[in-house]
Amino acid sequence: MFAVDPQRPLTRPALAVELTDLIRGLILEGELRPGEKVPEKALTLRFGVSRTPVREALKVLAAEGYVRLVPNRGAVVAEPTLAELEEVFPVIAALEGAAGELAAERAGDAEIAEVRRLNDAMHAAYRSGDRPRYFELNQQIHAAILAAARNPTLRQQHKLVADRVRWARYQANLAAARWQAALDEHDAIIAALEAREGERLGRLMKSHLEHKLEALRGALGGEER
Amino acid sequence: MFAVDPQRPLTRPALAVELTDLIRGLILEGELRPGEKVPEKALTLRFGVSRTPVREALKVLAAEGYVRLVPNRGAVVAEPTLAELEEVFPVIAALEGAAGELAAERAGDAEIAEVRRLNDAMHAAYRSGDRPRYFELNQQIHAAILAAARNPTLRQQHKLVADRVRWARYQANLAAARWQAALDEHDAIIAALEAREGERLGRLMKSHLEHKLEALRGALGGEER
DNA sequence: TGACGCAATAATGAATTCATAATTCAATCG
DNA sequence: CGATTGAATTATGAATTCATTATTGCGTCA
Repeated sequence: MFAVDPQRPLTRPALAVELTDLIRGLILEGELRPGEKVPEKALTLRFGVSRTPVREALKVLAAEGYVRLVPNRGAVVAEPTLAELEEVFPVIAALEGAAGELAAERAGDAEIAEVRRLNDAMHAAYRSGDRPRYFELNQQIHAAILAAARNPTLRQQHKLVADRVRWARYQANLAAARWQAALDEHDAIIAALEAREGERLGRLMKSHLEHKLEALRGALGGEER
Repeated sequence: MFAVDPQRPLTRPALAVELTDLIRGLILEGELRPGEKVPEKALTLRFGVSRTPVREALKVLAAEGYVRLVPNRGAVVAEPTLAELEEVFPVIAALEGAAGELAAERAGDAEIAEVRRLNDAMHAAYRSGDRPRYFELNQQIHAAILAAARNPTLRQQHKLVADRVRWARYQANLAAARWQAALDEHDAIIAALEAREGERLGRLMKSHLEHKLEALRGALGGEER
C-alpha cells in the first residue's frame, strides 16, 4: 500500500526556480558584483543547463530588483547607492514597525524568551567587542520578531526589500556611542515585546531603523566626499 | 542634424517585459480569472509571439504573486482569499502610513491643494450617492499621497502588494455608517497633511486601512458562511 | 599615431524543436 | 455499466537553432 506523502512531492522545482535562487545567492554573496554583466554563458556552463531557464531566472531577478535588463546587452547586477538606502530604509522601517505590532499580539511566550536570550548573547558580544557575532545576533533578533508576526506576506515583502541593501549591513562601522545606543534601543524593543505593547514596539523598531540609516549616512556620506 | 532624444530610445522593451504587463492586465481586469489555467498557447496566438517570452513573463508574474506555477501543469491565476487580505492589509497600512509621514515633509503646496480638491469632489460624490465616482476619487487621493512621499521604492512595493487585492476594493458595499466614517477619516487625513503633521498623518492612514479591513471582514465573512 | 571602415566573432532575444509528463479517448473486462 | 488499460493526443519544460545586434580585431588612410 502506498501512502501519499505530501512532504515529498514526486516533482522537483522547475530549473528556472532553482536558478533564480542560485543566481540571487551569487549576487548576495558578492560573487556577481554590482555593475558587472551577468555572464549568461558562464552560468549555463557552471550549472550545466541551457540558456532558457537561466534567462527566465534573470527576468525574475530583474523584477525583484537584483539586476537590470539592458536591451540587447543583457543583465547587469544592480548597483546599490546611498540614494537607494534613503528609499529602502523607510520601507524596511515601516514593515518592521508593523511586524513589531503584530509580534506583540501573536508571539508565543517561548518566542519572546528566545528573543530575550538572543539579546543577552548580543550584550555579551558587545562586551567582548565581537562585531561579527553581534551583527549575526542582531539579524537573528530581527528575523525572530518578523517570524513572530505570523504574516507571511509581510515577511516576504520585508525580505524582498531588505536583501537588496544587505551590502550596507556591515558598512556602518559603529562608533562607540552609536553602538551603545543601538544596544539600548534593542533593550527597549525587547522590553516592549515582553510587555506585549504593540504600538510602542512598532514605534521603537521604526526609530531604531531610522537611527541606523542616519549612521549609514555618516559612514557612507563620508566615504563619498 | 539629429538630436538625441532620451525620451524615445531606439530600442523597444523586450517582448517578455511587454507581455508581463499585458498578462498582468488581463488578470487585473478579470479576463484571466482566479483559479483558471493560464492558456499559454492561446496567449501566443493572441499576441502573435512564440512561447518563450510568454513563459518568461509568467515566471515574473509568479514571482509577483499573480499566478502560481504548478510543475508540469503550467500556471494558474492566483486565488485571492480572505486570509490573504488579513496578511496584505497590514502591509498596505504600514506602507501607506510611511507614505503619509514622508508626504507631510515632502509634498508641494500644489500637491496638497490637489488632494484637498479631490477630497471635496469625493464629498460631492458621497452626497449624490455616486459610489463608482467615490471609489475612483478615493484611489486618486491615496495615489496622490503616495506620489507626494517621493519614494519610488515605497511606491513600487505598495503597488506590488495593493494590486493583488484590487479585487477586494469594490467588495465592501459600504454601509451608511461606515461610509460616513470613511469620509470623516479622509477629512482628518487631509487636515493632518495640510498641517504637515507627519506622525499623525501616518497614524491616521494606518487606522483608515485597518478599518477598511474590518469592513471587508464583515462583507466577505458574511458571504462565506 | 589616431580615426575610420569593414569583416569576423560573440552575445542577445526569440522561435522552433525535442523529450517528457499529463490528459483524453477508445477498447476490453468483470 | 463501471473500472481498467493502453494508445493517441496535448501540454509543459528545456534544449537547440535562427535572426539580429553588439563588440572586437584588422587594415587602410590622413
